[in-house]
Amino acid sequence: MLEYIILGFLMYGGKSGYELKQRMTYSTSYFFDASFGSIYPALKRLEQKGLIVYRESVEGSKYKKVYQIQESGKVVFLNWLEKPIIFEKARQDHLVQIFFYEFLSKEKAIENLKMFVEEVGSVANQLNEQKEEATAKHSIYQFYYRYSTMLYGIDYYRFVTSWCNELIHKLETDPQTAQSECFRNI
Amino acid sequence: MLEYIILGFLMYGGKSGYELKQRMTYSTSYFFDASFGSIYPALKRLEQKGLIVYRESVEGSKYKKVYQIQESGKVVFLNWLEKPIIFEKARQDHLVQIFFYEFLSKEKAIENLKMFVEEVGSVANQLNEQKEEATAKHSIYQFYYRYSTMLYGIDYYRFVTSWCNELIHKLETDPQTAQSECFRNI
DNA sequence: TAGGTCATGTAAAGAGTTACATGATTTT
DNA sequence: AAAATCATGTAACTCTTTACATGACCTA
Repeated sequence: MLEYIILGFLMYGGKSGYELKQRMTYSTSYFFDASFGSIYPALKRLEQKGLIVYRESVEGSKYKKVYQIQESGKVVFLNWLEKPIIFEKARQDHLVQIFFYEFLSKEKAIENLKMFVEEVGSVANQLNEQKEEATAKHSIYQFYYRYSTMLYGIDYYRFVTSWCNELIHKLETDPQTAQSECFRNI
Repeated sequence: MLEYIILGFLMYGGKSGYELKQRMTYSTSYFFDASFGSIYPALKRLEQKGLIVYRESVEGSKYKKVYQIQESGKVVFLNWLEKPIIFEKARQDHLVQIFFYEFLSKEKAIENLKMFVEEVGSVANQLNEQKEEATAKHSIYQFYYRYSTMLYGIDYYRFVTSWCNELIHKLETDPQTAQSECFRNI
């Protein structure tokens, strides 16, 4: 997957490993991210396969390896791109704890859920700012799909937040405890 | 993470590795799943740490290792459970391709998006059926949190579907192509 | 009797992160 | 002068899946 994303970013022009990381952090990190420890070896592999080449750029005393996509790389990338989109059940780590929350006291459950909503909110704000910026800078028609994925991210955060708030609300208003017998017996 | 989930399932009573896998497939696979290849070694580790014990059950000629959670295991589990919920940016693999769809023809893009909506729909149906079943069998108050996470799953699928449909609609009605110059030049 | 399910397990491979190592340049 | 950023890379580790190996039982 990572190799295809790198090829994708290189479709817009030559980039160094460091720049690729920046681009990912900025524009895809809410649905895909990678560390330097995986980006640099991936570039090496792509180069060994002949899908990309690099030229060493020295500006002043700044050294860089700028990678360029080759025709063969474009073919591989476009071939991957047109394949059916597979729906992988994505891990939603936050649900794992909540799934077992009947073993937690209602008060603690509400406390943790509220903290979580805060956290999601701050991550959402970052993306919202990026969206404002993107809307100001570019025509959204020019980067239609990238803009759409950004909206996906924003709406996804909104969805998680409102699901949590609804759960909190129900816990606070419902008299029933939603707490396990098992827990009370400990 | 896996070890905590196993402990969580064992909070409801003794289970074998095989049964744990079944439970996961049935009740958590839309946000967390694991293979036998990770479940069995995890059970071994938990046993070595003394958090669980097993007794060998032989019914007829059916051999089973039934694992039981220990007091120490309960402590470790409840300790983990009350920790703040961390919001990890989850990989949404399907967005990766769509992010680069400006390099695909509009027709192919629409075709793939429609296929994807179908796929999400069929996964959603499975969960919907489970929800119906669960609602009929249990009091939703008894398993409040588990019921809520199920609703999360269903609504998440609905969210993905409607986001896709909106994108398809815009592509079909908008005259602007949303296709990269770069692509047209190839 | 063949295929499906029940049941446990291991070995190899894959994909990734974290931590470290290095060194220049830029900002505070 | 110290801290942050730019820039590349490796090694160890973690977590996981896939594929294989084994064997019993059940059903069409």
